[in-house]
Amino acid sequence: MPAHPSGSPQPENADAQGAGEGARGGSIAAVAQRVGVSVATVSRVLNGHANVRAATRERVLAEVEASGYRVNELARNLRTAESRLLLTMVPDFGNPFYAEIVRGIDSVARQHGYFMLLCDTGADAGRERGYFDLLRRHRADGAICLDPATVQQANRLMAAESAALPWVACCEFDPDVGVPFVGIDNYRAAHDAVRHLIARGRRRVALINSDEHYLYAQQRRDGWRDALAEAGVEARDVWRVNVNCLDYDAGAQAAAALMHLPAEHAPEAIFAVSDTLAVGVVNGLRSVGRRVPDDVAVVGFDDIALAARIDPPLTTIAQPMRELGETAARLLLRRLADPRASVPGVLLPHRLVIRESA
Amino acid sequence: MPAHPSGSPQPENADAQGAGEGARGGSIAAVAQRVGVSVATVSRVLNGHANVRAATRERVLAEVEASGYRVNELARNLRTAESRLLLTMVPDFGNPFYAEIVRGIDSVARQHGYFMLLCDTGADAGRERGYFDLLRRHRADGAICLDPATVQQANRLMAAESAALPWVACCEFDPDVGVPFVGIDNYRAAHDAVRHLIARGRRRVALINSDEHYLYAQQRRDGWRDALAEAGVEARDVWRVNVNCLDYDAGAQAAAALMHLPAEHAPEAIFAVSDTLAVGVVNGLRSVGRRVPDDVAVVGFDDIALAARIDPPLTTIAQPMRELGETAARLLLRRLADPRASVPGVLLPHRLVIRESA
DNA sequence: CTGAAAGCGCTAACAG
DNA sequence: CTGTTAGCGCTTTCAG
Repeated sequence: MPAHPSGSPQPENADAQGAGEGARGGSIAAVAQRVGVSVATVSRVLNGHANVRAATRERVLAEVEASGYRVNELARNLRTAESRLLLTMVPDFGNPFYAEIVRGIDSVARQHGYFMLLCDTGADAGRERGYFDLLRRHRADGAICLDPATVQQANRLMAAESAALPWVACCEFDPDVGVPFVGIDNYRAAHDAVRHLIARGRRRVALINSDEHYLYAQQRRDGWRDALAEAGVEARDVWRVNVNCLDYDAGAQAAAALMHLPAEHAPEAIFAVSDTLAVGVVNGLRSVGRRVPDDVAVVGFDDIALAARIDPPLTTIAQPMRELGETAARLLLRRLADPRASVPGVLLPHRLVIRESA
Repeated sequence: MPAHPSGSPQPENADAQGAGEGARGGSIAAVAQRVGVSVATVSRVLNGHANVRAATRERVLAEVEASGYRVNELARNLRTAESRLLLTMVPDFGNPFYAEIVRGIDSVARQHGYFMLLCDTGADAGRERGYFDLLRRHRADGAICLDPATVQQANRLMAAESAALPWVACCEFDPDVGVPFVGIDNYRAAHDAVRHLIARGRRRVALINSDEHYLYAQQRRDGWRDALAEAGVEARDVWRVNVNCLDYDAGAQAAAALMHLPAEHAPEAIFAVSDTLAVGVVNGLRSVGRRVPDDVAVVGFDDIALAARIDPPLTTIAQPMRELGETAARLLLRRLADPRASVPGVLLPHRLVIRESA
């Protein structure tokens, strides 16, 4: 890891572009000249290579310190052919679930000398291919994709090439396409949630799911369906509502809609595939006069910070968000370190957190 | 703006590093050779320069398309001496307030061909100087700082140099140091909040403020104090509590503490300087048996999405978060476009949003 | 309208 | 231990 000179506050004497000679400004050559050594030596000192005499090293360091010289990473990057940037694609970083994952990514990236390029794919959808082009154009060394839509696009549009690009899928993934991934066992998680509801005596369990175009949504639906079936309950279509957006309002609306079913079919419980949704569900239920959990039990998904703080505190499936991000970053880094190492897919454990809403 | 070839899915024939000749792989030279023109011509086509014969342009474009060539931005960046990256420093991007501002930044940055380097300063505090070094090392062309601690450090440590670096302050700022900024009038905003409480008949108004080391916190405190004074109420010290962290728990704790005051001094209202805090306050109040707003009125700050959705819906001071971010990015971009243009400080309007908590 | 050539600032062989 | 040198791949004068 390169030395990190802490510099003093003198302003650099650099002007606009350093268009002049090549000797004066802030270049490594200028430093070398002033110290009376070669650029190679300065470079070696800067990069912490061992083969420099202590005295020489000191002189270089002193000049660097005095002049406030900073390496130009643009040049270094071209030379070493790496940007030291990791691209993170997220559908919506206002969502606390993704925010926490992104934190995990950022933290391991930084530890390894990488910075994070953040792209909110929701900001301009349909640019899926464009994001991966950032890799091809060397703007980033690798990518982590948290956006299910983009993951699917990538798998579809680039079947052959996709697995060759240095990226990993996080949360949404297809084990069959050869792209490294990290996520949870969505089927089991949903199964666990519904089984808990059943254990609590609820049988008519509704599912508020996201777009079942996504694999994770399909898996959660299947978990829900099968858990119900194992209790001898048929998973009715009217109990299943799909939303395009996982926010509070969508949850409130969906809950209200569900409550319009004739009394004998009305759900006794609702399983929402995201906590933000579930919070909306709880509110929506309250606004149509239903009590939680007395009238309708609610289970969420993710275990964001807010989940424990709403009234009533939300029972939910916890995902290890931070670890999801950290693992994704580590997988990617491993792949960058050795492009032909086979990087595995990893499933992290989820956990049913029982609070008061169910 | 460079042309954006939409490419076809053929995998590139590139191998590891392109370590070979210089003619074959994915370089602009390779494309030039295959088409039978010079690299200059290819470059001109790629960058949309007008002075290329249509027929030549077509041939180049066809080859680019066929070969899946992508420009190497590492090289481009060195040559043009710009990274086309904007650094955003945020204390905590899990906080929905910052998340929304960051969205604003991202959106205008993208529109202008820049990407965003995101640094969560909370992740490793004390590195303030290091962040600005990213500018000196040409890792980013400019920076936007949303972190009050970092803004102050920068103003202090780099008094002379600071104003020379291409950065802008957002939300926390000191008009006197010559760094462009965007924010709101915190004094007036706090004043408005407290005046509203007074108009509602509350006189003992508590303030839950963040660290008054920050300018914005000082301004809000002054607004609170003066609004109280104008109503003939002395702003008592026991009504003022400072927290280090603006999250739910801090709010709940502070509220509980405030409710331990002897009945004749107990606040009839609480003004919390952030909605996340205010949500905690409402919960904390409820948990010690106080009703909102009947026993204690609550006003928050920011107007994050959650504010309207809690029970009771939160009265708050709305900040134009999105615009704050967009404006910050625009100011920065203007400064980059013309380094010696004098970029102004701008104050955006806030707004009192009256809901049910006060 | 097109080509040749000069670097951007740095790292990494390769020679001493 | 240190210096010389050759590019990384691109943009951009400067000449035709």
